[in-house]
Amino acid sequence: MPREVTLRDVATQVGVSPRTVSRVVNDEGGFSEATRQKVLKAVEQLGYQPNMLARGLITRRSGTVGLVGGGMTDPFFPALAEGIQRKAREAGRTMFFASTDSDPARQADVLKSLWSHAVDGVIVFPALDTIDQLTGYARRGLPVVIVDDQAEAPNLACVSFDLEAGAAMATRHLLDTGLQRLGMIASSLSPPRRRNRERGFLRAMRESGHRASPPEVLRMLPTVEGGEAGMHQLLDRHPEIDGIFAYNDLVAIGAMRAAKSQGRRVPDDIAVVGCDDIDMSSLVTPALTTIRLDRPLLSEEVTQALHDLIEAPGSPRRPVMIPVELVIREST
Amino acid sequence: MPREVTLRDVATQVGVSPRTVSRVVNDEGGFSEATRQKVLKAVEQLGYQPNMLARGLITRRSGTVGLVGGGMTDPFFPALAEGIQRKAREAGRTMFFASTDSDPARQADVLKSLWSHAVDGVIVFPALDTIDQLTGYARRGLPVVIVDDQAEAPNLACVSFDLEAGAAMATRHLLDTGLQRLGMIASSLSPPRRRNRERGFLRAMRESGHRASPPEVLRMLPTVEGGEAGMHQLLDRHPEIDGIFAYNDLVAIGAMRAAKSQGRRVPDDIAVVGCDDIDMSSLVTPALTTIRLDRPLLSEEVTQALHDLIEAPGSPRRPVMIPVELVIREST
DNA sequence: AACGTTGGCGTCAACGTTGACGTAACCGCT
DNA sequence: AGCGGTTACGTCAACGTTGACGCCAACGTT
Repeated sequence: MPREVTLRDVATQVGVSPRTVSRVVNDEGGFSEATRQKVLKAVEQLGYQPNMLARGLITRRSGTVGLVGGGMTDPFFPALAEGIQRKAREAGRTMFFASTDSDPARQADVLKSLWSHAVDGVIVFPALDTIDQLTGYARRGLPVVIVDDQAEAPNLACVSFDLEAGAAMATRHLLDTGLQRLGMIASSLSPPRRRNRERGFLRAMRESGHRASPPEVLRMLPTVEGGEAGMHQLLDRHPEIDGIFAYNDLVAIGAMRAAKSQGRRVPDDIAVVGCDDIDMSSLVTPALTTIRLDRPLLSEEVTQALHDLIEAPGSPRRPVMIPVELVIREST
Repeated sequence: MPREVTLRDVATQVGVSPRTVSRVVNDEGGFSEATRQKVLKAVEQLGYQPNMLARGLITRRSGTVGLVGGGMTDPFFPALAEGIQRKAREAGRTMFFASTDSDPARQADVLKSLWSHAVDGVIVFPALDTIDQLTGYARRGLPVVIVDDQAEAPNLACVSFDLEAGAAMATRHLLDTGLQRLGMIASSLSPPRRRNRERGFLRAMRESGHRASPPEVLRMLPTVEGGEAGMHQLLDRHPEIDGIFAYNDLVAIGAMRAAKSQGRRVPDDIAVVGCDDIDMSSLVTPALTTIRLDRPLLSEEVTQALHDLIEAPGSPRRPVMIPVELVIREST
């Protein structure tokens, strides 16, 4: 098995010191054009690749970032992961990926492991109530970008979608079509602080002068199955419900299935609005009305924020809030 | 910013040498129970985490593996990525993720970068014709597991789904329902050697005694849009076609959309079979008949193969072929 | 009592790279 | 000629860890 090619190999081949090769490779300056040529030729010829472990050990920059999320089962996340990975690579960083299954303990493990690997920073879709965990790492010097939650700490930035506004928009849209009795299927994985979809929904209901019995909010797992179960429960308890705002598109799709299985037509008997605008949403029948989240923009903002934190540690970053948009299709 | 806690810090706190702390942390033996207790206590107290860069530099094991795939746009891949990541973590390894956009040049970049980061091995869903690239790395000493392609080299293993058999099964199923004129929408991203779905389709057609004009095989991008375009083309050229085998479920879903938009009912006027059994497939209407791929099993086999290659470099690994299964739903 | 063996630990060097610093050669200037 | 500055290198140590080896005390054996 051929040993790895090192600076020394290149150096002896060219007839200079390793330090000089290092200078050329990193383009530090302090070498003549002639040696530059020779070194680069030898680098090419021997197939030299810098060893990031050694480099990272001394520069304290490993050239890696971690992406920590709940999992890949919701198609919303992979699409984001891809965008973030692309941006990271453009910035010369390689991405670790780790999923937590939305379990705080696993998230702790994952962060420990990433810290061990000396990542330059992490992007986290936090599991349940783990803000303290994350601010802890940030205080220990790890740049952390939190998606869809708020916190203050050095080395920490937050980027969120404005889902409270989005939820309010969706709710107003439902009310505008003349519906009277709305319900919401929310997520059991969101801690109170992060229930901005619920807040938006309830706010819009209040503002619309809704004064019947308080609107029904159910919390289920944010999956198709959760949506199905939620819809069944909702229809059992309140058969008069004529509109649903779902936590995300998976839940909405599940809800539509449940409605159909009970013989209720969407949108004639009951309207459904989702959230996320995953690819599937335009393909199901009826096509789902939903809140579109600008994923490329989030990728951009998140990597930018992380980059800034890495380059200027501790500098304050104001939280970023990304506006969202309602896409009206056939389910309302 | 607090400096990282090192072996030395633990050592001085306990009053032993760093080497002893290292022995305890790695459970090498050669220490008394008393020191073990003291060391572990100090480790806990100081929050010591081994520095994988330093460790990897000397042991030549970084504790990382790379996952290289085309991208996250096909939901088939994320589901796999998650499984593989989970298995890798269970084996104590952290996963780098990198997507190639099915572009050989990008794949080359990505591999270079992973090599630089001293990954212990890589799992690759190869882009187009990149087997030589991959065997090159394998020969240089990098354990490589290739998914869905075949090659022979030291440090290289292959794991595939038996899609030729799957495609034949699907085709026979279509023929068994009495259909006469079948077409296939294949992928333009598969090099000839990897066109096993096409081979299975054509073989089943031949074996069935099909003797009309040769069945139509179109190659499109393996996306919903590709499937739509493919179906339109196929119906334009051969309006008599009554059954389609699609490269994957996305293509199949696109094909169904196109059929509907032309006023053809699925499955009454035209039947469609997909491949992969992504989550979406059971949710669209009509629910898609498709070839189910056992993703957990693939994750298992792939990580196992990589693990073996890492532990016993150069040892020969026979290629693994995973059987597949036809799931009959409503689209046929 | 002399001897080998073992357990428990320390010492030293090395992994591949870069930061800090040194130095010789050469330039232009007085 | 002497001086200061610059250019193009080289030297050395360090990052945090582990492999190789060495040492000493305690123990059992002859």
